[in-house]
Amino acid sequence: MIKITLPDGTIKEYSKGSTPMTIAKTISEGLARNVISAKFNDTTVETTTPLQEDGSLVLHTWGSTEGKKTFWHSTSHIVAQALEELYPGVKLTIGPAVENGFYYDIDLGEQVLSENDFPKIEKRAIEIARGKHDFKMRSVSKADALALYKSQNNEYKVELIENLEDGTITFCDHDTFTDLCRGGHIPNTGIVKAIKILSVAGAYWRGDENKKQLTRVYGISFPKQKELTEYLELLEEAKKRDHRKLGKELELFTFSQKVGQGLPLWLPKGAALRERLEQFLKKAQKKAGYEMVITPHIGQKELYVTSGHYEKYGADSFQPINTPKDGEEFLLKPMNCPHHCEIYNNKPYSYKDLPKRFAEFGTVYRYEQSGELHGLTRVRGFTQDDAHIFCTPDQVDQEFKNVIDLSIYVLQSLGFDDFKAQVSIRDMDNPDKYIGDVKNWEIAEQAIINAAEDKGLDYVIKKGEAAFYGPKLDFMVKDALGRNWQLGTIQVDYTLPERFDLTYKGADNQLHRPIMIHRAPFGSMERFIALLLEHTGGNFPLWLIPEQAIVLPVSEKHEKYAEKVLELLKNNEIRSRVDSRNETVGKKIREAEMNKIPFMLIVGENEEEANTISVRRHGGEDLGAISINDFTNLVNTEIKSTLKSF
RNA sequence: GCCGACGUAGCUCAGGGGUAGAGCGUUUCCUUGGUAAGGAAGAGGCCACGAGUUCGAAUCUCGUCGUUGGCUCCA
Repeated sequence: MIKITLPDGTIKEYSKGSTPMTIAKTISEGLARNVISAKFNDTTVETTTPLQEDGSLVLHTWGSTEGKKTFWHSTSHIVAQALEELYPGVKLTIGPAVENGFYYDIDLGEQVLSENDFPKIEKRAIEIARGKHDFKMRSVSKADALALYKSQNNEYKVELIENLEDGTITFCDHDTFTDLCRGGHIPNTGIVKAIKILSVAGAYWRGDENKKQLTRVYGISFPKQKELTEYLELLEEAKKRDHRKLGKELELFTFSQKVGQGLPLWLPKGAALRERLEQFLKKAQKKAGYEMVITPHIGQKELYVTSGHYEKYGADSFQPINTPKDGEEFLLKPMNCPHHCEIYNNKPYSYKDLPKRFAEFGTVYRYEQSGELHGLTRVRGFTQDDAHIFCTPDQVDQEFKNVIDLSIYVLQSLGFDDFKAQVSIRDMDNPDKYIGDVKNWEIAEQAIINAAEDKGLDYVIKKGEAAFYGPKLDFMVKDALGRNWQLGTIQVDYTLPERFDLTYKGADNQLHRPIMIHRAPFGSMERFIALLLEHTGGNFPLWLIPEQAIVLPVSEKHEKYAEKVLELLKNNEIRSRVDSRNETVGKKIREAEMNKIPFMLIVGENEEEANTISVRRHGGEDLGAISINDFTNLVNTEIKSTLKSF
């Protein structure tokens, strides 16, 4: 007998060789029907794996993340079988589950896969699923495994197997299909009722752009057809919140081929919104002791050679600007920090002067790869809400924590409650990627982790994601389609002060190196506004939205009164205009609704007589006829309640 | 940069070897309207750009540019 500990803490005895499935049956028939994967002593096992020893068992159904992952990974086997049948001679590689679905990477040889091929792949895959084939794991010796894939000329699987220990190699079979796989499958293919191929893309083998590009087939699957339909509807809804679509509809920004790829043009409404965001942060930063500075858009190439940016990114950047005078070279600035270092160098500092906090909305230019450009989230010219804090070693902790507070204040003021923090540290296996003293890296990494802990941030540590000059703490937010983007960032840097020979005089009358903290709570104005658009669906907070109210005269007869109302609104700094077009009120309301204007102020005979306005909120709520004074108070109260000061 | 898809009026899109269509928007006129589309008429396109095939190309082929889903990259 073996003792099995269940998640609720109960320990039950089962005969040796019981499987998760048979154990599930003893708990309840319903559970047995729904269990699709299992973890034994924290290792993923099949539901049919005989358990030989005491241990803890967790059973997963579709309702759990683990269950979904197993379900999707299993579907990748089914899709791989379909691909293998439909495209003879393809070489299989890997097929993991991802956050929403799964993918399978295959080498198609000369063959090309496009969207037109999806239906036939889906059709064959679902046929296979309906065959209710059991997923069966079996152990294979390293020699046999290698022999199989060598006979198929599958160099990918051979490479994978060569990195595995003999005795740990398993294959998974279902129907006529066999695949090298470490396991974790649903009991049989029949549980998969709906399969959708979502997209096809190139993906480098092992994520290395120097290796061969494979064809990656993305898909998703569900235990019920209805769930697939709902998922696809969700995707459609998400597309409506795409910032590129909303930015166009709300006339916030545009791009022009004549200006250039990835160079956003801010339209009046977008520029006004951005200006307001900047004012909001400037106010908070003033309280937090920052001083604004202004630096030019270009700098001598030498400046970036000194900072190390040129060596690291020079070849892939906008190339140097030459001047009529020989030998002079300037770079469009890709970073503000070197300029700020020189501002620091303008005069000597005592330890009593520190920290110095220099802030600037600095526009930088980076030659991002063309395939990377994406709306406003990845552009070639953008404005950072940048600042550099120069402080003594014993001020770093406090300064870092203060910046975390400011970043959280910014995110929460704009309704981002679901951000994640990411601590990016070095990849020790790749020391060439970084500059600076190892000891300082250790201090800086630890300081960031301590600060994240101290502030109770929900954070993950990512190895190899650090900047080349130092570790960082980033605030990550998801877009409408679930893609992660870095917004705010805080970085500790011991290197640039060294390179720019920054000093301050300590209490000991000796010169010391300050430590630099790079930080940007928004990150880039462009990306931040893009994410804000997707989060709010264009319904920005009242204090930020370009147009707060629109006055809608019922007919031309009431235009004069409408103008009078508008003037009063403007006197009260409420951003508004009159829709005096020769249209019906219904039409004007419809358009104001579509333009997401928070308040529609209808004025006609009744209002003119009583000196009021009839207020309709975006969405349809009728606030009735009130005085302009009451309306102004309403707007101001609402703004005060949503916009707390730092 | 790489792989796949796409590019038709200001916007959203249909069409497709014989010289261009709808809805919305815009303009003019009629209408003077009460909480999500009042009516009529008109203007508006070198069908991204460049080559090629063809009697003829917006349509087919190739290339370029741009957009897009991924990969790689992200100071």
